[in-house]
Amino acid sequence: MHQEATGRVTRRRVRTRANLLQAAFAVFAAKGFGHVSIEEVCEAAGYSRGAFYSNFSSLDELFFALYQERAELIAEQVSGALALDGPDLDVPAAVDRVTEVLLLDRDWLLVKTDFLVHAARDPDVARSLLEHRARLRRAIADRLARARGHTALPAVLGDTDGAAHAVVAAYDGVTVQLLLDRDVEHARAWLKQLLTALLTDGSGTLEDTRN
Amino acid sequence: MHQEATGRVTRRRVRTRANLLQAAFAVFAAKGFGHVSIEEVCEAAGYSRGAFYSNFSSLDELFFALYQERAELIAEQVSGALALDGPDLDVPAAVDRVTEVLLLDRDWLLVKTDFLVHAARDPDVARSLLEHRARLRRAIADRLARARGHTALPAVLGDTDGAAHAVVAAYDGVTVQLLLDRDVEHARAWLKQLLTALLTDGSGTLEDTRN
DNA sequence: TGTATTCGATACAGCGATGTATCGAAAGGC
DNA sequence: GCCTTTCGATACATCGCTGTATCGAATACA
Repeated sequence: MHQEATGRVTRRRVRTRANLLQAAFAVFAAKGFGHVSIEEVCEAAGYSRGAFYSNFSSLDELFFALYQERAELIAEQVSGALALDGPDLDVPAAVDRVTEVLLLDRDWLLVKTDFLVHAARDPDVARSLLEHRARLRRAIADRLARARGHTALPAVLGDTDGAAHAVVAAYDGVTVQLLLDRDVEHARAWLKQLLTALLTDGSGTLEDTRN
Repeated sequence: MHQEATGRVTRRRVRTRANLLQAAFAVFAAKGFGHVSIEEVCEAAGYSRGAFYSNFSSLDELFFALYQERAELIAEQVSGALALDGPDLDVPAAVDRVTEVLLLDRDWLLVKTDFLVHAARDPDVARSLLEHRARLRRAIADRLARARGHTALPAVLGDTDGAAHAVVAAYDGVTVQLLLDRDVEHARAWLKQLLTALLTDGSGTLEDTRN
């Protein structure tokens, strides 16, 4: 029975938990949440079901914890990539770096999309996911605000917040394409192009990167 | 055992099949493919499992058939909306109509996303889905080509084909947001704004439609 | 209307996953 | 190093779902 009130936590407990989460990530990526049993996760991690129930009370709970953990990681990487250049610099360079981070790992996109599907049917989970997306947008909006004056944003999207919304939408859109055609390099190029189209004022032509 | 060689097909057979598909749509939308058993579908449709196995050989097969059917329907509606005005007319009006059709039914978006997740792990299914998307893009590209000269496209996206890609990406992006916040009207407005930003040359300001 | 055929309901065998209860073995405090 | 506490392996009971085989009823066709 998954302990609730935090009486003393052992080292091996945190190790076990981490191992279960890591194994779960691999299994979820491979088969998709919804086609994965508790037993499969345990087997992949090299534990028995006893270990699982000692750390989680359901697959859903594990999935949620897993998503939180990884999403936090990505968010930090993105923030890092955004903050990388000085107090203010050109948008295109930031776009390049962020694009690199966001489309790094197909497995993460798979799990992330599974989580989206999950959240779409559970308002509580959805709320949590929306908050995470809001944090990401804020980081982007702040970054865009810093760059204002250096590169002018097209007025059609409204303020920097609108532009951040558009960036996330573009990311989601390209993710879908990548999940289907599995061409990471192409997806990156296409995302860059899309972001450039959205964030710059229609000047400067780009090479064609489509199929 | 699901009959393969087409020996005489009865009327009630097609009725049964249609009922199963319709019930499956509702059940999939509510619980998500992956959390649905064959029995649940049968119960929802008012049939026994015998009927199911007489018409399909697996849940996957039913899901595929279901997606094909509905996707075809949507594709026709979109084509219709695109073709509606004369030989050539303004893009914004077409954007309005298409937006209306694409974000009509949350249930469909749910099932569609489930299918995406499914396709992302099965290359054969993915191929089929990519083809469907390609057909849709072609319809959009054709429409944009017809409007050329009336409304100039921004050069950043390349030709009309590139613009069509962008339209689909925007659609996918907005879909994600809609799945989470369940605000259809807002999603429609936001999609319109996004498409306008992508397809027009940065002139004309729009009202703010974000949260 | 009679008859051959198709369709779908029912019954059955069996598997795999779930959750719990129990107990031996690590881990940490002293 | 001892003793208490926590952790995780094992065993068990159970349930739901799957797929098949069989048979009566509905349907097509003459």
